[in-house]
Amino acid sequence: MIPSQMLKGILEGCILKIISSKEIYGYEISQQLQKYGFSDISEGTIYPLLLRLEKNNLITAKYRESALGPKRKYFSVTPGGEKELEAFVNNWQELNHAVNQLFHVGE
Amino acid sequence: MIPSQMLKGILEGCILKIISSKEIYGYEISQQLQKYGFSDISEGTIYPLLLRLEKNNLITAKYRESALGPKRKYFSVTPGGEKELEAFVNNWQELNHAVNQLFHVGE
DNA sequence: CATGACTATATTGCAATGCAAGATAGTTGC
DNA sequence: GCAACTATCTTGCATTGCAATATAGTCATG
Repeated sequence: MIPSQMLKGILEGCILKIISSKEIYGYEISQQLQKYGFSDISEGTIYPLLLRLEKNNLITAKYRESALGPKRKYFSVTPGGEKELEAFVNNWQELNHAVNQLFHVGE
Repeated sequence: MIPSQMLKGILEGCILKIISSKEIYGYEISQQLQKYGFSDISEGTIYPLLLRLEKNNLITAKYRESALGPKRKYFSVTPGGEKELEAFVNNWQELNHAVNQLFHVGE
């Protein structure tokens, strides 16, 4: 299981990416993350993160009724969020390059 | 530049890797990190981290004289540190797989 | 209709860790 | 003496993932 410290700064970008692919709500995001191999991202992680993204104007939200449960809060990425997502991709690649450089020397 | 949040949980593994390659001291580690593409890892980051690794028995240290400056503190990885390093590699690969899976879908 | 399971969101407070800022100290050369 | 470089350490802060807990709607089972 991926340690929580290693997710810092990564989760945000991943969630932005998921939201950018389609309008989606928190509960479904957590299921998608699981699907991609992020095991057990709890609600205590995901909802505060979504609120923070919303507060920083990287995503916007609207409530919609659900057939089987309370209202869902659907998120979309704003233009600012798209820029943030681009920046994340660049930073992630930079990190990847540095770590792989370090670990693949002498093999 | 790689954001500091993204280094959390990564730097430790990278520094263990560098120490495992040879006996080395803090100041030189920071230079190596720079070489691998980790820009500007400051002393306020590296020395507390090394002290923590030492305290957790993942590395050991001995002081040696230097020709041009104060004593250097040389570090080596302990067996426990080797295990930690292995675990890091596994976790890093797991993270990599998850993120790449997410970002390469639909391309 | 009561209970449990599942869906769905939110809040509080904690723990871990990278980092800026500042202190200390040795060596070398101007 | 002073600046520049080498070398280590400490304090306190900011960020962020997470456990725990609360709330509430729907649905099936008995």
